[in-house]
Amino acid sequence: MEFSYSTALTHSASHVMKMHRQNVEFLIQKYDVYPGQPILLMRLTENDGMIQKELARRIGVKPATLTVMINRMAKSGLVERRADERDQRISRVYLTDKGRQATKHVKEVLRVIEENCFSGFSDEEKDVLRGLLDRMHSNLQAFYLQNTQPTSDL
Amino acid sequence: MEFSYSTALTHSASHVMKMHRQNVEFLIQKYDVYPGQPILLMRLTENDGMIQKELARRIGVKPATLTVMINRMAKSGLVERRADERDQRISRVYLTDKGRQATKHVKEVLRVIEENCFSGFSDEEKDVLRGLLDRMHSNLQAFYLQNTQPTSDL
DNA sequence: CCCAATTAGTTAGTTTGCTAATGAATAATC
DNA sequence: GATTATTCATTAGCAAACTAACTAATTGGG
Repeated sequence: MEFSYSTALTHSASHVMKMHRQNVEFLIQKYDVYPGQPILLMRLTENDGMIQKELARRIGVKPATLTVMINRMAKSGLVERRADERDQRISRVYLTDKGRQATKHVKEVLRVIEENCFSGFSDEEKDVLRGLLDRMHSNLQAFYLQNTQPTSDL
Repeated sequence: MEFSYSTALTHSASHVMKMHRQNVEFLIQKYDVYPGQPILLMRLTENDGMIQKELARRIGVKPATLTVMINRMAKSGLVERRADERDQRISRVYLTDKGRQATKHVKEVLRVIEENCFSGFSDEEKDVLRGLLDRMHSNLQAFYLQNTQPTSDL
């Protein structure tokens, strides 16, 4: 009963998500959108004008990473930065018209990929999958905290 | 019935895998192993002395990417390159003693994370998950081929 | 009120992924 | 057998993620 990474479920899952990423990448490139940007565009559509720190938190990325992403997207005209009136440390990020256009396309791409990914899946199967994923996430998060935050010993 | 990425299953799955990566990263750093290297180490353990092209294919990475990874791992002493005798274009990659040591630790880390990730899962649930993941992968691969390889129109 | 602490964002340097272009060695063809 | 084509690997340049160290602005305490 030796552990072999080749047969590990997380390995299969990585593989699936890599394939997913490749699909996204291939289908968005024609809209001048890069692989890391779709999620950011989606968040901005839901909530335009967020401050960078909050935006970074929501897309699950460090502020330093976001700075660089925003620089690139500002250069290519998808978003723009505007300083906050009352607090000059803060800069808020807004979609441009071009950004809103691109977002529509990207959203459609994501929808189509999702549809194809789960083609042949029943609603019950999707519910089961969601449940399993949630449990995996809880388990992994608990394990992470347990490792990083030393036990506040009894 | 609008599509929203926040509620998409693939979004949840990305999230789970990101958490998984964070766990791996945190637990291997003490062995001087970087995030991309575990899978490479595992493959080399199974099959030492592969040529770079084949190794790249197996870990799902482009040859150019592998070149850079091997450079770093050779520098840190985990692997070594040896030229093939009969074909001077080819270079084969071997684990060093240090590499074998590191691999043992990494394998244990991956095993423990896997164990924790699926703690509370029954064997049936794991089987179900594997089945769902396989179907997702087939679907995504088919969709990718369909998009990239233009239909050899009837 | 002024200096210290906190907070937001940026910059620099690293790893990992990619593509495209190049170099070197082998295989195939005329 | 010399030239062409193919194959393996590398290099260069870009995107995306990180950490650590920094700057600049605001807030708080003495």
